Amino acid sequence: MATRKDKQAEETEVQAATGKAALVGLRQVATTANVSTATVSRAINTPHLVSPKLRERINEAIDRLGWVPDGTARALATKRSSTIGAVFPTLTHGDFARATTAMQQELQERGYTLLLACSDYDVEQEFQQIKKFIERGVDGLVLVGENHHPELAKLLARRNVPTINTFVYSPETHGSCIGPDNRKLFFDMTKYLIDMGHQVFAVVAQSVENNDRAEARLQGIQDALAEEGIAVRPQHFAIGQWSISEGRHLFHRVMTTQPRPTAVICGNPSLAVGAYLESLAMGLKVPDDVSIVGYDDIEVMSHLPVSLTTVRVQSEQVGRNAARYLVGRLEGEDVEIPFQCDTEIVIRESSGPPPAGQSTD
Amino acid sequence: MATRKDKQAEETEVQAATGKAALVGLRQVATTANVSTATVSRAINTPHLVSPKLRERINEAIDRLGWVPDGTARALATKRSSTIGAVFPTLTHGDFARATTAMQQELQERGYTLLLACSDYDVEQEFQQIKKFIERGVDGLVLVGENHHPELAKLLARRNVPTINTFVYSPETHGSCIGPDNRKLFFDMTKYLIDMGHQVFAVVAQSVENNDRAEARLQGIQDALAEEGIAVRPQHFAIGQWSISEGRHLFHRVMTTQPRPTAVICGNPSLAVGAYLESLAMGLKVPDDVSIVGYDDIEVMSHLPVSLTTVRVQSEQVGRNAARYLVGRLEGEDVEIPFQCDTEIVIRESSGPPPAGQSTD
DNA sequence: TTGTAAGCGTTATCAT
DNA sequence: ATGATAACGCTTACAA
Repeated sequence: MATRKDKQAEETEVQAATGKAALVGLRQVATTANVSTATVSRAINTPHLVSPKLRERINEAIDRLGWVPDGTARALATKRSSTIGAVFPTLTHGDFARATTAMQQELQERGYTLLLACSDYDVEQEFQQIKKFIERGVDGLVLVGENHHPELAKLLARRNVPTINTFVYSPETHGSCIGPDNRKLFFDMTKYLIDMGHQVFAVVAQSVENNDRAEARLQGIQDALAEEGIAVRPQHFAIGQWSISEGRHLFHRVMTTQPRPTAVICGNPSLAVGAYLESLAMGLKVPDDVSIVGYDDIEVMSHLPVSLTTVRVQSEQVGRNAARYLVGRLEGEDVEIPFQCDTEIVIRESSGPPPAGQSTD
Repeated sequence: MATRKDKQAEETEVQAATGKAALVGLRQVATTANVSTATVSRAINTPHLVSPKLRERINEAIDRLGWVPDGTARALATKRSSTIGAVFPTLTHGDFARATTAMQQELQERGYTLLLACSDYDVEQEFQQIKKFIERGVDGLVLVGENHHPELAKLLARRNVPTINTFVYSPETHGSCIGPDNRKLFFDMTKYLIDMGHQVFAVVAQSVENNDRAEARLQGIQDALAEEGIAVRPQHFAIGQWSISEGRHLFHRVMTTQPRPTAVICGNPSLAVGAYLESLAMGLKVPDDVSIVGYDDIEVMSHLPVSLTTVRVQSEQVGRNAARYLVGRLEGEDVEIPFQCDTEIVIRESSGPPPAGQSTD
């Protein structure tokens, strides 16, 4: 007791001397409540180990002093930061934004905080951001896709940071992933179009550079077509940016070639909307002249004059379960993984049989 | 020197005993490079204070051991976390997503990391999230709007956390804000419609609950109208959610009242797109039968069959400058504040003079 | 149930 | 230019 009082007196003197109001810390709370620092720590971390009497006194002191515990000190002492880092390619695409929101919410409910960075589809940048996150002491990592920096695996292993790859599902190649089976999704979509009689397909998609999801989707299309002995002709294969204007541009391009495609498969929602809007501008009838299908069900798709057939991916589910998995692992629960998220091909008005006379070749 | 070697030996023994490979720390690097911990610290933080010779040796050791500095320890020692917290209402609205992306990028360039949370337009939740961030030791805070928890100011003052309110500009009431002048924006937009002869206005907007930006925009409309002695009739005032389907719904409602509005002002891009799409469904001609204007220039607006007049806000600028301001303050530079971001009324095809015979009353 | 005191991995103040 | 060492604010054996 004497020691504690002396310490406090000393501190007060120092404050007076420096004129600098030392921020209240756990120590101040302890002195005020007349207990040891250990007891205060217990009172907030394991309350059941502290007598109600003291707990009361301590809480009073905390309120009075307005103490906010120092997370960095706690992290240093416990070697746990209760922090999860996520590196996404961008936030301006609806699926990632939705996943991030859901993830953050789930993390928060479990007492974790989200660190966020955007790699802009750049592996090198992603690696730097991950390194930074590890420096910051994140307890886990959420990434997108499976193509990362060659050094990454080593780094993660050395620091033993649990990681989950999102928006992919390929259990045969990797362990912890969660998302749709991109290849299968587009395989099925293509199959659906084939079954309606389409033979001449065009693909309007974004660059697959550093984007294994987009690549897998392309593969799905090709695989389905290959089963029928068809292939996308070079002039029907249009790769560009992620934007509506690009969608218009590329759609226009593929639709002014010979033979004219009867089905246009778009790799993302902006391209699909762009394609449809261009069809309007070109005076084409959808789906009578041409079928258009997309990826990711953004709201506008179902409200256009001709609603768009597309693939719906439960991005919220991806984000939420990524968080759940990581936190679960950290807390010692065992969570099922890999996890394939719900997907659905939403058939709307923009897809139908090919124009008569072109359904066979 | 003897001391150092002893310590290392001791540690090695412990490792062998526990079988637990202690993670390499600055101390290991020091021993390996045969220098003191202080020198290692200097070598990475203030390299110019260390002789090239030692610097070299130290870097070698770092590489060999694959040392990653511990940010939490550093934060504890320096009382700076190089971390900024941002609490946004949501990420699924384009403007916030864009701002977040730009902010994160700017922070990263300055060596800071972003903590992110979404309050879902809930003041209480926002407050809890901010508290959490302060516990985590953020050096600064980015918030949206000016309406926060009553306790917030006190908390921020006590912990002395620099904060900036974004997406608002009202220097007369508060200090650090950055964004558009929401009231003026809609004042001007309304003025523009008035000048074309419109007299019967409808408003389709989202709820203003916990959203001072939306409220200010509404105020702008009313102020402009008041100057002409007009007011929005109750049946022309439609408040709802943020979605395209809601926009359709509300547009339909206001357009089936008497007198029929000649101009519909929408409070956000989804509502505007919904309104336009519903006008198509209703067989209304835009802008001949009715003018539609919106807020925030999302890409689809310029590509619809009738392109939409709207307000463009440089959200990236908001995010980027919020980061700049905070970091600047922390680094002792002085940054101009408040900052009004660039805005522009983008006049497209969806707005024009009112139908003949209705331009005067 | 409560207290004592030794860390946690850095930085920063002194000396040298 | 470099080294010894005391913080930083908390947690957690170990004691009592």
